[in-house]
Amino acid sequence: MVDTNQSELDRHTAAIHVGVEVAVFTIRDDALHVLLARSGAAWGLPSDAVRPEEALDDAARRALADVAGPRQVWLEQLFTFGDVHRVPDLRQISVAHYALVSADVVSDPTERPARWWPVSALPSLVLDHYRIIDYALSRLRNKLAYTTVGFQLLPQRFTLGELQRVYEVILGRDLDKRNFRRKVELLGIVKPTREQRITGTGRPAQLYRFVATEAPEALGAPEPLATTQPPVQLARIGPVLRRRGRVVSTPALPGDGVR
Amino acid sequence: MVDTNQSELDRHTAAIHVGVEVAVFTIRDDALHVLLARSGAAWGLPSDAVRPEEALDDAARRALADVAGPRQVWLEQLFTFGDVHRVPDLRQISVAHYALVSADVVSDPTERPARWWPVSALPSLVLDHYRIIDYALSRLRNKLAYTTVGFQLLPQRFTLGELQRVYEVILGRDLDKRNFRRKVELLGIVKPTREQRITGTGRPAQLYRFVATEAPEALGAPEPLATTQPPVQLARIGPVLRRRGRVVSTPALPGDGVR
DNA sequence: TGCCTTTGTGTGTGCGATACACTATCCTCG
DNA sequence: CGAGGATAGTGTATCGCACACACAAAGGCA
Repeated sequence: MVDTNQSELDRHTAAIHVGVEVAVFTIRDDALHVLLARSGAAWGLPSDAVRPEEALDDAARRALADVAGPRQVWLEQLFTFGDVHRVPDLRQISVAHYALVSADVVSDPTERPARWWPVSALPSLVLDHYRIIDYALSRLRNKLAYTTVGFQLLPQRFTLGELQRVYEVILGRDLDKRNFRRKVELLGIVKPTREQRITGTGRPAQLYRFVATEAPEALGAPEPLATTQPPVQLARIGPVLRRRGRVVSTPALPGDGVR
Repeated sequence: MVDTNQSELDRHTAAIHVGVEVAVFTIRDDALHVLLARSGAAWGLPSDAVRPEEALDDAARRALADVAGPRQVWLEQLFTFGDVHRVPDLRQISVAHYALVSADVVSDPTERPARWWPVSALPSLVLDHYRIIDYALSRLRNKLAYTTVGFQLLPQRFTLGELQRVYEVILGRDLDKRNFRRKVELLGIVKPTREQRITGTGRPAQLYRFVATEAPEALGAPEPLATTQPPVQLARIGPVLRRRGRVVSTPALPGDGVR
């Protein structure tokens, strides 16, 4: 495939390295956590170079192989950074992603020195990784309102209380139980199973499973180009139910303020 | 380009070409138009290779140099395509953008055989360019609701009628005049100038100019990573005013349906 | 001066988001 | 085995915003 324009193309692009970075989220102990890998003195998002015969999202999934299988994460492209001087002394382009994993399928990171950090208390991060996490969080919070991405953070069967906690943890505020349940009910996106119970204390809770609903009309935002399709799109859960509740999260940054 | 003795990074990335593609929109004759360049038998979005010492959005602006200066377009990154087989026989990564230009600053395309096409009647397009346009349009329609991007398609001074027409043309439906004006008024995003008039017929219209408002609370969606910052973000114009009106646009595709 | 064209203006209705408190059911421990 | 603690589960009233809708005002032109 030697094409006559080859040399010209090479001259323009051969020196550009392409990589991926991924902000993976999961929920642990009622708090949103993100996976970070040690990178010198600081910490950084899982990242990797894109291989010649590999799609971008495959590269992103590969960067997460440490904690979850490729089919166990929900992945979406965020933004591509192409600033000339982002990485000193190297012309690099980096495609940032974010991902969601249910806590019940993650394995503890083994290969590299990596660990889960609560987004409300992050360590020092390399490059602009704080900004990426921040951006991923806004995106996630927004999507929570008009899609069903939230279910990606739950196991197959879950209680409405757990579902509500997902929303609260991500949005950083308490939601009203009755309003939340009514809304979920009305959307018809969950279906009760026969099973009950779970926790050792208190009244047993009904277990539900997620059920894909046909988009109730041209609601919500189109999403033709997600790297992976969310199992369902277009079911509006938000504009959400407010309440004075505690003001939590919104990642507090360690060093100084980006943004 | 088989070079076995490269460093690891090079081996992984040296063969990947990086380019940009841009869907530029403007409004002509009360219809939304997109710029297309001839590409063989079909048409395609303006595109170009990214140069070694050039940021992505600079490359995108360069691809538009034909019709507008770099400072005259509002530009935002859309999505990065990294499919292995998107372009036959070439491993290429392409960063798609969309852009808005006010009709009063565009010059007619000269360099290449290119022209403006109404999005409601596009010709045959190469690759997945139809899909990119479609995606750009959804993004634009969404952003119209919670930002003030719409003003990018208008000159410095404009009438409320013109502003409304921008919204109608993009959303593809008629809006109610009174509701629209009340909303705009209430948002405080325009300010009347002393001037009036414009058209030769009918009652003269007040001329307004756009005025940046402080974000009225944590409304709307955060947008920390736009390639270019929109002059203002965070002023909600939509959830918009419906009306039975004609069902226009939503780009009708010539060949067969993508999506 | 009359007609055409475009600008500009106010009110009523309905739905959805929000606020809010008590009963039911299980477990555990004395 | 009864009491207390913990969590699950349930219904109503208010309010603001989106939407529908029609006529007067001001200029140009024949």
